[in-house]
Amino acid sequence: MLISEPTLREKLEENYSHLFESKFLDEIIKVGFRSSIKRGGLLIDIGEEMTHIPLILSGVIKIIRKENKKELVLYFLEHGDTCAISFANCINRQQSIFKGIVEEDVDMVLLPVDKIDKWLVKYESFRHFIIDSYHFRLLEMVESIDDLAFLKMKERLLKYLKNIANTSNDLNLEITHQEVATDLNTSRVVITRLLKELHDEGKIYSKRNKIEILEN
DNA sequence: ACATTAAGTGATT
DNA sequence: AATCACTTAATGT
Repeated sequence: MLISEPTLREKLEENYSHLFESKFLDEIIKVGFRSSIKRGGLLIDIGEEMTHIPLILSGVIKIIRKENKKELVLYFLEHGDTCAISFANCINRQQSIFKGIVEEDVDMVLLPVDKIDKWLVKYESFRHFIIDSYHFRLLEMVESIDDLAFLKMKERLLKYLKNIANTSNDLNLEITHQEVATDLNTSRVVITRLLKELHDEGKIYSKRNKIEILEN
């Protein structure tokens, strides 16, 4: 996709103009690569090195922690977000500690590492953006830990489902019990039973490959 | 019609 | 809440 495509500036302005001055947007457009990944695609895997920092224009990315075959979903990234962890990874040439899977077709601009250092000094807005991103991700991470420690699986499940519904702006989720189980690092049987309970309580409606959120 | 994949369930730990 | 073992239902070829 060409960087000069007219929609790029519009999309950038739509998501980042309240953060970045137009002079900075010009630079982003000049050196950034427009890129897109389809649902199911891999943005980054654990152990890989990142060479670019993504600014997400649309779509959703699922951030996962993985430890010997077991997985746990930590949070989702959407338009206006960036992968905060990638900054440190880029600057220090460190390997990613997360896996990023595309949950909904992603459209993004990739910023090359070598520009990042200069921009951090040159643009206060960018500096603040990075620090804010880090802060927000830290809060999300703490929330994940809290959920893990203090919530029962049924509560975690409902929260997880609502979270997806929110980020994707759709109360109808196309997802299997197995996928949910994998994301929450539990077994399919457990999810099936809890979904049935939530269904009977009128909080959701579920059938094969489909879960609808009925309450907010 | 048959095979495959998704979901439901009782019993046990 | 996890695991096993099995059944039933939905879907693809």
